[in-house]
Amino acid sequence: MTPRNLIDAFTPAPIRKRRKEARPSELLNAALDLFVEKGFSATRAEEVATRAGVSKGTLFLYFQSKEDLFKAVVRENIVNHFPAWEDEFNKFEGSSADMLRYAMNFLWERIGKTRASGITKLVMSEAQNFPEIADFYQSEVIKPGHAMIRRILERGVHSGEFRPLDVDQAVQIVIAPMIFLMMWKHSMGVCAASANLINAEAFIHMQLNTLLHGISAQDSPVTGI
Amino acid sequence: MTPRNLIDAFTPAPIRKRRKEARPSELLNAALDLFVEKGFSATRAEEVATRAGVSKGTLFLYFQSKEDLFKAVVRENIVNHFPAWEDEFNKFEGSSADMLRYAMNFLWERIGKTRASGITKLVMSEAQNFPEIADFYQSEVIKPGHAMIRRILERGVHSGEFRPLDVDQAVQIVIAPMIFLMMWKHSMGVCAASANLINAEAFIHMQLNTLLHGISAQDSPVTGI
Amino acid sequence: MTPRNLIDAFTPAPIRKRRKEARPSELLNAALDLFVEKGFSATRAEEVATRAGVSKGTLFLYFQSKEDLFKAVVRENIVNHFPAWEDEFNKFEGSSADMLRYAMNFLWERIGKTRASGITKLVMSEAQNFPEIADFYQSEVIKPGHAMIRRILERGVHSGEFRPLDVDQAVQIVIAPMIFLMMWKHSMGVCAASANLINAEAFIHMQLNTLLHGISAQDSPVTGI
Amino acid sequence: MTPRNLIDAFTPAPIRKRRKEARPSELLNAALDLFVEKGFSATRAEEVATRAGVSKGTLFLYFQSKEDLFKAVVRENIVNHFPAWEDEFNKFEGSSADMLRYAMNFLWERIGKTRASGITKLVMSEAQNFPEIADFYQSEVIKPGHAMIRRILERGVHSGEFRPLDVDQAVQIVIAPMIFLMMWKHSMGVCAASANLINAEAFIHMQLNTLLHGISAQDSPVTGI
DNA sequence: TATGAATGAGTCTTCATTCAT
DNA sequence: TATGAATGAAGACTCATTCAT
Repeated sequence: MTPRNLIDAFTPAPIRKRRKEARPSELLNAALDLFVEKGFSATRAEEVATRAGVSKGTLFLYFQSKEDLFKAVVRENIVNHFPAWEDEFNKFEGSSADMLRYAMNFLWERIGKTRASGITKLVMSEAQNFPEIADFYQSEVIKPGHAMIRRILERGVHSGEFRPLDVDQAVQIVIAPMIFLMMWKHSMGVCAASANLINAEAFIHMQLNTLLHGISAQDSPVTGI
Repeated sequence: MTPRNLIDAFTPAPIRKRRKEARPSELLNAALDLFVEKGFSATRAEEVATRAGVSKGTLFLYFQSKEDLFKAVVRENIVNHFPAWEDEFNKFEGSSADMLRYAMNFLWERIGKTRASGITKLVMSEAQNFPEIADFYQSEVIKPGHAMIRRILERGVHSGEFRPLDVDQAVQIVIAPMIFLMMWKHSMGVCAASANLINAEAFIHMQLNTLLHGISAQDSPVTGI
Repeated sequence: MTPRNLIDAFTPAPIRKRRKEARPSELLNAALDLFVEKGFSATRAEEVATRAGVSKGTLFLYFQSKEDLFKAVVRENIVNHFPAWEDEFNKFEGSSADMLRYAMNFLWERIGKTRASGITKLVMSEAQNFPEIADFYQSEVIKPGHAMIRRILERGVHSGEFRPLDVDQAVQIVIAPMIFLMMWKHSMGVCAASANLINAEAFIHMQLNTLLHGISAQDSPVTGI
Repeated sequence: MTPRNLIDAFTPAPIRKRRKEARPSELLNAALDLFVEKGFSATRAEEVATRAGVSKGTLFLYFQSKEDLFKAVVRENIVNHFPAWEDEFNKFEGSSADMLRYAMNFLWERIGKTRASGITKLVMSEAQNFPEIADFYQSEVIKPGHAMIRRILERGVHSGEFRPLDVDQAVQIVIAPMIFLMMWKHSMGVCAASANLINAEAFIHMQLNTLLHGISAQDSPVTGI
């Protein structure tokens, strides 16, 4: 994968080979869509293959089983994005309040709004049937996510911008609505009756204001509630 | 099924008959457990029957299909509780802040902590495959729930206890964490790694404090954050 | 199975029940035929079911898997017959030479000539893929069979009818042709070109004569070779 | 395939070509091992290719199908050896009894003990599914084998060394144990429980002694039984 | 009403075979 | 000639659902 990519720019691999390398991600792509849309059980292996433009058999050339595919979907989508996100994140400069705003908007723009949010829905829906995946999600997503938010809050407390607070609890207050929104988007959010019930951006905005108002050291008159 | 519930309150069936009519509720009971635990697809009809102490055939005597059973499970559990809750609720007297506290604690005690919270997990997990159920949930649970919270908030704004605010948005802020906690409890919360990550009561407490601090008319120094 | 059988004579079970009890043996029966005829892999599960007059699904109601069916076929056919054979056997009175003749004819009549011989072919053909079955066959058939023949030979040596001999070796000489004939019957014996090549009875007869001539204490002029 | 063999003896191909033509024999080699070990169905084409050090595709370059490969394996292994054996055989000088001993030891040394014995196991196991192969084996192996033994016996009868006997029957008595041993070696013989049950050499020795004792014109005191 | 034996459509998975490179 | 990615027919096995008792 590594040497190939460098060479590719100049000497495109023979089509067959290129396909071979593209297959897994094409399949993971199709699988993500379908798993998120219908759940693990209700998604047929052949459907995934067809959507990826290959035959049933090809799927099993790249993944040992449907469960294997499921796990790969989760891992792939999580592992791929996280490091890049964190890098981008650490560059931020400004007040801790702004940083928190930035973080939450960022999470929503990069995860919530994109297909990646489907992973959260998927994992939470199937956690009981795939404890291994749930644990993986816990350690690879939840934990780093918490750490990220935690750092911001501690930064604010340190600088005197935020009043002293139970940081772990506060982290939950920040993360929970994000997870909620992702779940909602891929479940109730799809149904006609609930379609426009929640405006994610506004929801995040208000949640943030409420929180910042609550934790700011000076009772700054945060409006917008 | 709905008419039965209303009638039951007044005319208890003779013991023999009640036994027979108890059968569906034993099945619904077993089904709720299993659907929540493993999801719709992964739950086998026979398992439900066995847990309810009847044979596979009997299940299909009372429910036309597994989907039918699923729908009944959701309807039954939702329809059963809500009216009683609302009644109990309207009796409350006191400040609107206390009322909100009471409401949220009540929701967690009566739904979140109990098996009923499984319904929320179930509905959100399967919403895509059962839009009909999602719509039903929306109109029978989400909407009345929102209305309930909305009334409290409006009461507070009216009385001058709360500052003027976008009530619809604020309702979301109150409801979302409840839904989040219910989902979590039945998904990630089951996994070893995430088991003790979230303390529901503390989480609700802090969320409430933050919110009340944000919306209270006087900048009362709500502590505990 | 045991109490039922006794009762059956007087109160035939309802047809459904009776079928239920008949199923396994009907399936084992069909499976024996097909496994012997085509081997394990080449036999399709549905074929077995169809021949037994039931549907595919029913087969798996009684046997967990095709392998399980295979094992049951072997066990059933071996375990069923052996004790009866041995009982019948121990009644024999007469010279040891006659007893050996009797034994070999008996084995051929009761096993070789019947479908039971197919088991031997089956086990030897599939032994590598089912070591467990091979071991089972070894301990349940080969070993008791050897013991049976051994007793006859020892009886003859004891009585002075046979000259002293390496009994273990002699047992092989008696058993091997039986096994060979059973194998042959179900393999080469089926092919046109080999159909009449071997006359089992004559073969056994000659083998016996040769052996008895060789081991008899007096050089009795055994003819017929 | 057959003409090649004849030609090969005289005109060794140039080294390059030989390499290429060796490919099929490497495949046949690998296939023999695997077919003998696991049977026809349980052997995967890819496995054969891999063991032969080529790709799956290459296998089908040389053999139209898996069945084709199977047939070639049998033909090749049978056709290859027999003529050489017969040549070597006709050179023998000595008594007919010694010749028979020589023949049987020879068969065991050259076939029984070697991988070639696997062919017998293979053919007998799969005879029903490949009648064509069974017929082929019958005419190319069994028949010539019989003829070979027959000639020895007739020689002995002619010379007065053996008493007059039903030669066809006697041939069976000679051949059957050989076939039995080959089967056994590749089936039950592989299982732990049966591993050391049969000592082939001793078995052949005793069988021979018994037979020779039975057919010798003078009641020569053949010992060793 | 209750049972549980029977069904067969539906799904995952394998593997011989093809074919573009 | 050699490769190995791709195919899809075939087969084991599951499970919701039916129905005779």
